[in-house]
Amino acid sequence: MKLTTRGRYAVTAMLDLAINGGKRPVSLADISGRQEISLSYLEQLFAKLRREELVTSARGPGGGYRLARSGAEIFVAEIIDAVDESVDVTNCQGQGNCHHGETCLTHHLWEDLSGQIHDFLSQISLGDLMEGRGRRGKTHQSDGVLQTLSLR
Amino acid sequence: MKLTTRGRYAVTAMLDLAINGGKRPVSLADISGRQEISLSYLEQLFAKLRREELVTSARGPGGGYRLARSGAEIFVAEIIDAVDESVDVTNCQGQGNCHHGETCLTHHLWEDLSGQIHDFLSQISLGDLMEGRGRRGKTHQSDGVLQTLSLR
DNA sequence: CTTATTCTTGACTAAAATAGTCGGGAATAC
DNA sequence: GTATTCCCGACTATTTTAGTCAAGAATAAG
Repeated sequence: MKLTTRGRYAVTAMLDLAINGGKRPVSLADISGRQEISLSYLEQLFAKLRREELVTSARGPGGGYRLARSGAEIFVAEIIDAVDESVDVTNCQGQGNCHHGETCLTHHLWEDLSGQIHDFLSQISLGDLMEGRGRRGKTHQSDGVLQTLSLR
Repeated sequence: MKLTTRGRYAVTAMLDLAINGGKRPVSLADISGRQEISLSYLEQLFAKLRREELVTSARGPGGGYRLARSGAEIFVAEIIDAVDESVDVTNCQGQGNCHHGETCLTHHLWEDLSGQIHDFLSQISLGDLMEGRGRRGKTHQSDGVLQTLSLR
């Protein structure tokens, strides 16, 4: 898992789709106008989102994209994974090039952190974002390191 | 806060320093050899680490770097902040260019996530990493989203 | 059937960030 | 003195990110 601005763009665009997509599909031109993201760049992102079956498309006039599932069933982590195709290879993955174990220590630190972030974002759906809630359910785990996400 | 490979390099190097630095300072050439990070790149990183007072330096033969404090008092978040100088400007920070509120929703999502990651890494010290523990103290918050970090 | 709309695809370019290089210094232990 | 090591700035290469362009295919609507 990788967190870049590309992931941000994708989530923003998907959220726009969730909000503005009712009966009719939403064209990328519309999203581009509202969110000020270049149309061609959106095309690249949506090609990936479609391959991962997060959206469906309809060509022709009045066409555009729809969420493949309801907003409540699409999670932020899925969107980011779809566009960021993280390879995330660290030097010492199974190889013997970590001389004293230090490299492996940090390798696993990042690997684990990355997993934790992934878990976290796997709990936030587009529906949650629309409703202004950060996390769904479980609002009383207040003493964990990650508390309820507040959206201001 | 930004998570890049540069931060990984810095943490790895600092951990090397924590492990191999006893009475004598550790030269960058040594770290470079052990961790396979280019010497000149290490120099750049340590210039920043020194400015942030995470390490102290000694010139001349037998010189090198030492941790400025004990490993138990240096946290991963500090190291990453020192080398990554995150600016992290999103388009809609106070500006009125978010038309329907969507942009701001995601903006705060990232801002908050970033803060949570920061908090998390603020609890992990070099000492913890040396001892193979991911988190210090508090090992029984097992049902939070971020559980005890396991280092394999 | 024609046309405008919209997705689909691939190749290409530009800008930024990351990683690494180089060369010349200054301090200092031996 | 001299070798070692930090110190510093500028420079280069590579990769990633962001954005452009052009051609084409599907299709709704007139």
